[in-house]
Amino acid sequence: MKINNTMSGKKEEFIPIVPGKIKMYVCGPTVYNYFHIGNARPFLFFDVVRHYFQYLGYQVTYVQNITDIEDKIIAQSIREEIPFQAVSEKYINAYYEDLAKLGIAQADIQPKATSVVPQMVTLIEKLIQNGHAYEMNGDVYFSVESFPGYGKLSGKKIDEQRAGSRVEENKEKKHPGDFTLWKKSKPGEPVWQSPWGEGRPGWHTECVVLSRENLGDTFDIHGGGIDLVFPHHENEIAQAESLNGKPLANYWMHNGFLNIEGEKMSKSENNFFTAREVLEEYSAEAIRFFFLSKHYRSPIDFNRAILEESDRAVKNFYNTFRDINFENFKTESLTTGEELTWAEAEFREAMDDDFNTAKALALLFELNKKAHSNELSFDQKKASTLLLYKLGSVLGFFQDMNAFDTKPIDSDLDAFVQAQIQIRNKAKAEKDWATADQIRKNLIEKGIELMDTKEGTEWKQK
RNA sequence: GGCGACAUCGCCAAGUGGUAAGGCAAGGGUCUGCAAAAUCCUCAUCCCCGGUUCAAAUCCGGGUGUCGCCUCCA
Repeated sequence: MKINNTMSGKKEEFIPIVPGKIKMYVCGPTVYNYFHIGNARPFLFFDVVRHYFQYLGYQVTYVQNITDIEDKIIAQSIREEIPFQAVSEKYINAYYEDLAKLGIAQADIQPKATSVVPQMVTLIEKLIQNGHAYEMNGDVYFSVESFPGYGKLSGKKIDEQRAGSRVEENKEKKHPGDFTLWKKSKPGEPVWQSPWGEGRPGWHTECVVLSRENLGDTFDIHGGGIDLVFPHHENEIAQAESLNGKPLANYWMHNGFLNIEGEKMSKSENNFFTAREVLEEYSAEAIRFFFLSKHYRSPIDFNRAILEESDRAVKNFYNTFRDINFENFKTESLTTGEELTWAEAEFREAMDDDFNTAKALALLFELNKKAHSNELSFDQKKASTLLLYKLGSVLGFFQDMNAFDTKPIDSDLDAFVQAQIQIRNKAKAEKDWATADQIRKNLIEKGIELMDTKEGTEWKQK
């Protein structure tokens, strides 16, 4: 198993700290709004990472924080004129809802930042004692010059940056790169008590506390979006290593950004979509396919055409399940036999190579082809289908086998359509093609499509 | 100014030295009253120029282009 480690910039052989067990931490949402489709990428990808490790037999502990105190949440609470807790609560619930709709399992531990404020205060106190942090008028800053390793993750050297060019110069700071650990509160803001007066913790400290509390001083994998490399993860490392000199995590994984129509997604461009908006138009499986069809570290472009392509691609699998009547043997145990072990081996080979999901998907399509081939026996096709289902499930597909089903939901509508089908079948029997086609046409105008199969006429709503 | 990524068929995309996976779209055949689905077949020499090598999309150098980070950001 090889993983591209941002720390070294290379693919490294993955060796867990404790054999058979994996501890991973991924930066979670700041709950001031519904999360957008770009946020969904790490959520979805690291969920696949977790499931793949579990498939390999590892026991995984997955921690993801929830940032429930932060400038944007406060701004939102002022805007909506409600307490900040009400804002965070609302969007935490929305977060869980959207994850579920996307077919993403929750992390094993999902602590809130506000649950560990005293621990953050303690950590900051230690950093002050160690000479790594200093207090100025109620604010506390981390001194980047006190930590020689600062910049080792991102490859940045603090003195080569354009100090103060894009950031407002803060005269309180000893060095322009010093970052806030504790922020003095302004009137009307939520406050916590501290040795430096009333205030609130900075963002970079919560992940240090939450990861170490739940996973120990050093854990296996720390993940997040590539934009977090600097400064967030760099700052986490600075704090953690300044405490005890131990690495915070052994492997740092970062996913590439999602662009919209080639442009960076941003509010000022007004070109971002929330995950729930996208889910109104496209299936969770199509979204999953879209993300997994490209390597996680590459930037990915989001647009309608691609989502529609993804949707059509995923439908192939469901057509296979439908045509072979997968429901009838879904629960049978998989006995791939020798002829299919290569497929699973190649699947693993792809995934073992820094999670090459695009290549893994190609294997799924090869199995799909076999599952549908007219040149193979039913048993051979059945074995391919079972393996397709198994490996697809590792990638998070096929959670809802009815996702592309034709089963009607509305019984009144079904009764109506069934009646139409009856009339049409009668016309067909009498070779009255004009009437039969007219009925098909009428129904299509209502968004209903008829399909004649050997078992009779089925219908689905578009 | 510093750091980094990327450029492969109409579109998406894998491929880090041995002669271009896969998906979507398209074209043709089969099946079907029609349609849908399915099935079979067809469909690229890898941005440009040099170099290394028996051999390069893959390595090196130089261009060109696109993008990201350096500020809250997945």
